Amino acid sequence: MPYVDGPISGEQAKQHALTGLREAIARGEMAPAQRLVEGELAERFGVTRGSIRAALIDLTAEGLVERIHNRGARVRVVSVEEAVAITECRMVLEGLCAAKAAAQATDEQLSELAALGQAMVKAVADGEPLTYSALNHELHAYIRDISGQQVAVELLQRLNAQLVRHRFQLALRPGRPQKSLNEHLALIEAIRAHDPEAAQVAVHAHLASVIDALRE
Amino acid sequence: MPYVDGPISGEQAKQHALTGLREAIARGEMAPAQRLVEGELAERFGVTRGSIRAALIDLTAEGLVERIHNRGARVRVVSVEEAVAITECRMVLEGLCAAKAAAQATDEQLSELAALGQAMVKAVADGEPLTYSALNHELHAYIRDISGQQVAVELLQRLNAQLVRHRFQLALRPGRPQKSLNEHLALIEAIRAHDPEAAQVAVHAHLASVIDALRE
DNA sequence: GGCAACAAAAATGTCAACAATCTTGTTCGC
DNA sequence: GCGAACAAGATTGTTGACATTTTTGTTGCC
Repeated sequence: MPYVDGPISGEQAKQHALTGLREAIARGEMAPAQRLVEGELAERFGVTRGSIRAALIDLTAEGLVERIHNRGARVRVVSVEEAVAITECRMVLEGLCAAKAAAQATDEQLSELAALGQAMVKAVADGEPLTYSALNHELHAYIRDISGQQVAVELLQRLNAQLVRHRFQLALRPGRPQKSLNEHLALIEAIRAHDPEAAQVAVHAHLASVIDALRE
Repeated sequence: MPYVDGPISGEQAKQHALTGLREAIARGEMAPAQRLVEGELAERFGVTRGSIRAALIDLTAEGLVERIHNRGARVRVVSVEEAVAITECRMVLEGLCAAKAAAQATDEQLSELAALGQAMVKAVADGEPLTYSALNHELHAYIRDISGQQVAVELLQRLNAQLVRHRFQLALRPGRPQKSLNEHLALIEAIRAHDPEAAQVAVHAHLASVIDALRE
């Protein structure tokens, strides 16, 4: 009996295609505005065209993909102007999460935060911007986690997914990690001091600086 | 030639079903947790089952509907706890919009705001909570409009759609319109004074009061 | 050579039948 | 009478073929 299975399908297949596509877009494999042909993607992921189509519809709702009637799907390009608007929203939503995190973080979570902060210091000292960027992302995610504000967390995940390209571009800018590091350390300190007000201010300051950097 | 057209279909049909369903949910025609049977809805709206299915998928992404595999779609029920979390997010996002609106509103827009405020005063004086609720909604939408913050506006529309049931319940509570009115007038004044800080504070105060009311 | 009309190919959109799954009602054994 | 197994009906999920539309390539005319 030959092991030539046809394309898998069903819910599992759609999920596979969805995560695969999302990651491919995130790591920049798909150039912006590149056409996403259903047939090609179906073959590449070994699923049916229907699964790919369903995944593309989901990604459209997430704002990562743009679909035009009878003209297929493309990777959506996020202009600098829009990236700024998105970051403004992140500013207030992450401010909310940081304030909540500061109010209710446990001692265990606080020491985890401190550890993250030290790892970031080390990454900058070692001159490893990619490691730093990953830790950066992890820190923000952890703070969201602590906040327990499920609604804000979901909104932020959507918004962040749309910024992958800009985030990447920003991380490699010389001098940027050092500035960002100080802002993050201030944020960590505010949370460790259980000071919601200061945490919110720190987030605002940090993301205001990100907005400046976005605009070059 | 008989005028018995079958169910219409295509993009137009899906849009028709989508808006129809959204409005039906908004006006509470569909009880919470009620099953949404694809076949019934298809007949009701005169479209094919495929169009209904597509619309339900979209509404799921919008958070208005819940779909379980092989078990169909239901109107999603938003718990009080979740309504509070949603309102917290509204607080910061509408605060952002109000601040922007205060910074950049034109004279024409300011007088439109004043007119809205006076209409609200009249609605409360006349004891018409439904009119007031509609004006309330209109005011918030107009401020979002002035802000020009497209990203925040879209997020807020999503969030607001999920609150229809709670909003309705809140509007009919005795004494609530009077309190709400004062908060709105303060917000309008702050924007008219081109004071972003005060506008943001007014929004926060207003929605904090909404959260208190939600919790009863 | 350039352009418009046309033809071929590719890609997306749509549908109707079929398959899989869940729900409900009934029967049988205890 | 009660519960479990079973069968019938209802509902959703999936597929593959087909229709529509866009795109590409070609031809013929000026």
